[in-house]
Amino acid sequence: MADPSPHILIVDDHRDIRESLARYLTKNGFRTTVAESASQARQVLKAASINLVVLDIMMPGEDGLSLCRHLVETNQAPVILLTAMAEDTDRVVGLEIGADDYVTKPFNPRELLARIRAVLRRVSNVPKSRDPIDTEQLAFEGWVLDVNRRELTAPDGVMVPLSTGEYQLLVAFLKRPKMVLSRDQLLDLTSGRTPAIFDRSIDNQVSRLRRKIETDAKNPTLIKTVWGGGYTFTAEVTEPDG
Amino acid sequence: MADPSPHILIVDDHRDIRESLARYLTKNGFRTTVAESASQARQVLKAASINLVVLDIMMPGEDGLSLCRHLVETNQAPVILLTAMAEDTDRVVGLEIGADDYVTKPFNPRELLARIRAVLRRVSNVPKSRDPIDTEQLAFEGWVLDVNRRELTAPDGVMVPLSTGEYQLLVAFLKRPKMVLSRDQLLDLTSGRTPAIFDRSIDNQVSRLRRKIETDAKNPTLIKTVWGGGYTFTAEVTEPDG
DNA sequence: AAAACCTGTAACAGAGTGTATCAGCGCACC
DNA sequence: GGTGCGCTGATACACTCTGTTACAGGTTTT
Repeated sequence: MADPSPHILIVDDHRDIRESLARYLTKNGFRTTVAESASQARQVLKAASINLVVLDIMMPGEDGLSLCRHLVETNQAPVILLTAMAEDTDRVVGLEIGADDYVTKPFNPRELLARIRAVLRRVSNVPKSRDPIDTEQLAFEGWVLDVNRRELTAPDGVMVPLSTGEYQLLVAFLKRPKMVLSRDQLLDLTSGRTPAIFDRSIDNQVSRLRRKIETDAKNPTLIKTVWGGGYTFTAEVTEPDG
Repeated sequence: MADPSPHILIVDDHRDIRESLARYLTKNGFRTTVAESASQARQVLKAASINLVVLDIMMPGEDGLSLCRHLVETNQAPVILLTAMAEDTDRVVGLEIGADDYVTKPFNPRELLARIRAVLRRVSNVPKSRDPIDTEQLAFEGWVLDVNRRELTAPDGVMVPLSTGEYQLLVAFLKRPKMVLSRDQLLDLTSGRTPAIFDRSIDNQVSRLRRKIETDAKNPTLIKTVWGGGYTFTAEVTEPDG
C-alpha cells in the first residue's frame, strides 16, 4: 500500500461549511470524513485512521476545545482549529492546549489548504519530536519500553510484546507516574470511550498488563490499586536515550 | 497525600498564558505557582522552594532577562525563557546569560513540557521537599515504609502490604509523630469524610493497623491510645535516604 | 458501688476489586 | 471469501476492604 492520500476529519456543526470544505479538500486530493458534533467525531476517530482533524471551536454539545485537548493528550492526530472570531484568547488557549494551527472564520479555503499541508509536512517530517512519549524509549525499574515496536524488554532481557490496549494503558500510566488515575480517566486516555456504568474493561486491561509486567501478580509493585480511587503507576520513569 | 513532583514557577504578564500553562503543567504532574511580574516572582522564590522557572522575557517593570541573570548568578533555579519572537538576539543573549533553555511564542505546550523535563533531568538536583512524607521512604523503630509502593518492611525483613486505608492512616500518624490526634482529625486526614456521630471507623482502622505493625496488639507500643482524646504515634520517624 | 462513658474488636454487610471464562470482532492468511 | 487466531469487552464469582453494629470489657464520674 503506497502512501494513500491523507485522511482529514472535518468537525463543524454548520452543514454548509462541512460539506463545501469536504468537497474542496476532496478535489485537492484528500480523503475526507465529516462530523457534525464532537461525539460524532469521536465515533469516527475510533473507526477510521485519521491523519488530521479540522475542528470548529464553537459547537453545541461538547466543546471543540475539549475534543482538541483529548486528541492532543491521546496523541491521536494533529488538529487545526477553526475559530469564529479573531480572538486572541481562543488562539492562545488553542495553541496552549496543543492544537497545531488555527484559522479564523471566515477563512480562505486556499489558506486552510496550505496550513493543512504545512501541518502534515511538519508532523511527517518530525513525527518523533512531539512528545517525550513519542521518542525512542522509556524505562522504569530496569524495563525498557520500545515505543515504536510496542514491546517491552524485562530486566532479565526477555521481550514482552504488548497488545494495543495494553500499550495504551501503559503509556497512560507512564505519562502520569505516581498520580492516581480513576477508571474513567484511564478509559478516556486509552480509548476515548464514554464510561458505562458497569464498565470493568479497565480492570481487565490492568489485570492483563499486570500479568505481563509484574513479577508477582498477587502483590503488584508497579501498578498499585487505590481502593475506591483507581490505579497508580509507582515506578520512576526515565528516558535512557534522552 | 504524597506529592514529590517538581515545583514550577511561571512568570508572565499575560493572564491567559500564565493560567492555561499552569493548568497544563499541573495536569502533567507538576506543582505550579504563577507570578505576573519579576518582583512578584522574587517574592515567591523567597517563600517557596522552586525547582524551575518558566520566564517571559518581555514584561513591564523589571525585565525577564534581568531576573534570569539574578537567578543564574545566585544559583537558585534553572530557567526556561519565553521569547515573544523568534529573535536570534534574544536567544543568544538569554543563553549567554545562563538560561537553561528557551522557547519561542507561540509555543506548543508539549514542547515546553518536554524541555522542562529535559532541564530537570539535566540538573537532576530536584531536591526532595522538606515535608518528610514527600521522600521515598520513612523509617521508625526498624520499620521501613516505602511510600511509593505503599508497603512496610518489618525489622525482621518481613514485608507487610497495607490497604489504602491503613496506608493513609499510617501516613497521617507519621506526618505528626508524638501528637495526639482526635478521631475527627484522623478521619479528615485519611478520607476527608465528615465525622458521623457514632463513627467508629477510625477505631477499626487503628485496630487493623495495630494488628499489622504491633508485635503485641494487646500492649501497643507504636500507636498509643489517649483516653478521651484520640491516638498518638510514639516512635521517632526518620528518613533513611536523606 | 452504680451509672455513664470510652475503647477494642469480632461479626457482618455492602461495595469494590481480581480474574477466569466466553463471545464477538477484526485481521491476517490462505 | 472463508478460516483461524488474537484481542477486547461483558459477565460471573470469589475475595478484599471498610464502615456499622454489638458487646465485652475498662475507666471515670457521681
